[in-house]
Amino acid sequence: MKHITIKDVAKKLNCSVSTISRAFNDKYDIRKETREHILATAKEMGYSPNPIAKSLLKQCSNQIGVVIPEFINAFFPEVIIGIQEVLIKKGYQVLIMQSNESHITELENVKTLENNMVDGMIISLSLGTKNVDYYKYLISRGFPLVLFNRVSNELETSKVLFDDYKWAFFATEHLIYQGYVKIVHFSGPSGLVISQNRKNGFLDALRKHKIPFDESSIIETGFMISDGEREMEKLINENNLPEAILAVNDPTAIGAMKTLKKHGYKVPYDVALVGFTETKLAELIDPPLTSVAQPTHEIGKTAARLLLEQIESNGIFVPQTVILNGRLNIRESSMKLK
Amino acid sequence: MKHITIKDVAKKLNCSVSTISRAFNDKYDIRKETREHILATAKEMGYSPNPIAKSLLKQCSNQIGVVIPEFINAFFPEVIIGIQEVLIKKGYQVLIMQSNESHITELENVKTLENNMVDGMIISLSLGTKNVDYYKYLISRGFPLVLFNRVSNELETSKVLFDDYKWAFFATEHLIYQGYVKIVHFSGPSGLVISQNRKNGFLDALRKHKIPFDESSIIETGFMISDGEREMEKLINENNLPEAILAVNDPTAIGAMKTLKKHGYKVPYDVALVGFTETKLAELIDPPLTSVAQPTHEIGKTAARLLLEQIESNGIFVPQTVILNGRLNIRESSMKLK
DNA sequence: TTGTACGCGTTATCAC
DNA sequence: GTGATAACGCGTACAA
Repeated sequence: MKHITIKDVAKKLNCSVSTISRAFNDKYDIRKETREHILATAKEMGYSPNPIAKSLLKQCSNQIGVVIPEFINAFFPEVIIGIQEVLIKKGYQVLIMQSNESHITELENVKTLENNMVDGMIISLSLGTKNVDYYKYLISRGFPLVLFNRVSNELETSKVLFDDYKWAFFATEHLIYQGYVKIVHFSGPSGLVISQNRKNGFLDALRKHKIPFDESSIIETGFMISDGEREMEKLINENNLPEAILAVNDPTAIGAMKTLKKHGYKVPYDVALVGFTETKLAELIDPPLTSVAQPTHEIGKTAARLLLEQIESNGIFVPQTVILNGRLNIRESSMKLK
Repeated sequence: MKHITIKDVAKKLNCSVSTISRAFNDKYDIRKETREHILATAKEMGYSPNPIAKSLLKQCSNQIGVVIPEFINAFFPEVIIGIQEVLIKKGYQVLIMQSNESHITELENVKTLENNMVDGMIISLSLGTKNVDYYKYLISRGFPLVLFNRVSNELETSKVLFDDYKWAFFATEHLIYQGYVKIVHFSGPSGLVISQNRKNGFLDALRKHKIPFDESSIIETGFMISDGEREMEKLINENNLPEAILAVNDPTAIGAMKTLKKHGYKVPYDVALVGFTETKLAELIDPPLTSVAQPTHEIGKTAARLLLEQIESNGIFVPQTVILNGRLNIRESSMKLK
């Protein structure tokens, strides 16, 4: 399992390593025939320059690291497709690591990537991440970093965001316009900015339309189907069904729907549902789920572009925050049907 | 953006780099106090040994590369969770790359990972991969390699498989036992072993039960929802509806279901459906989809274990093929209801 | 046009 | 117990 190195090629061709190097880098003067001969022999021998050594020398790697919390839900994979689309064209390789919603794993991933000398990172913070000191440190050293979706207000770096407040507001208004009054929000983990924004959008919509609410109108939950199931189960047991629910994302909405169905309740007749961060599931389930669609692909592409700008800027760089637009796809689950 | 190196620490502490190295590697004689002092200062300075340099020297990296064709469908992400579970415990980092079903991207990914000196790779071949010469080359050099799901019979390396033939056979028998006779198979791309195995399972079940079939019983399609939609649309236009369809995977089954619904047909009354490689979707859609469930998590864990065995074997290693078991989850979409 | 020699950050081997 | 140095594979300034 020995790597073929530049030396092997040099030895075989009876020339110096620098000549080989020059042939590959095509920058300095070198006789055309020599070059072609070298390239041919090298190819035949299965040689290609070792990027590890190159990274060590150049202190950069043409690699970009991506760290995401999970990829069970379709959101992150779709963002990554967008990221890759932009970066691969520019000659970068994309290394993906997942933190599994753990702060510790996330930090290890970041350090691994840093040690691999990636030229920059695109990150979405894990649920467990409260402490962002290491990111502050990276930013202070000028390390190119772009955050998306799960960001921290403490970090001054480029960000790609979705206007969670606005779309939660619209989604809630949609329920209000349908005539629902007793509306509950399944909110995400309170530590996350996206959860807070969606919650505030929800509350402000209620306020605007003078819909009464109290602390029981907000039920904090997670991001998974099981979280929606659990909370719905509780509501059913307490015999305290709302008329409508705005869920923090599709999986929790779907969990709620499953549980409602299991107990014989009909969506939207007994309880109307709206999801968020639409996935393919939304239009496939029965009834089809009203949901806020995020431009996942575009989020990825934008994040990649912001990162490239920073990498190419050589230090004189002002972080930008890009807020992307979405849409509310209205389907049967939230309609007022009798 | 300058990395703090061992030299910086040595300079600060007025000692040699070897002493610092020793303090970190804790292998050679070194005074306890010296060691602790060094470690403390290093931490304070934010120094940690550069794994790139270490990789260059040791010719290995404690990193494992994973290359998958896509992660839009939930199958691959779930496998990766299993892979990580095993490898992280053993101190390996997992680098994930996706080929986007392209042979060229896949090959680039593999070479990138190889150049990063990963200690081994776990790969599922892309749709586009017909030529496996590079893998043959890697294997011939003793590079640790494990394939799963999308494998090639030409490659002599460890593999983790699912008994596609058997479960396609069972799934088809299930349809036959329900009383369906005119059964069609939406098969996967014919270049893939899994497609062939599922197709053969399907055909042999028909043969066993003396169900007539001809070339129109097999319709070659892709792996995406859109593929199922397209083929179903054709069947409807040709006014040539089968009684039941065994789809090569859930997305194609779901695509077929969508199209049937759109045209006002009822599943399973007009056409019964069975999927394969069950995803969460299966039980969420309406009607719930009968599907063959694969042990995704276990596939990942097994692949990781086989890879570790090979890495730790130091060359004297016989490739193993592990075939994992699944189950047929019978739901409404395939029942004979009147 | 080509070769020599150094440095990137480590660790291992040898002296001391 | 500690320091000097070669080596890993490469790119490049400088010498030839």
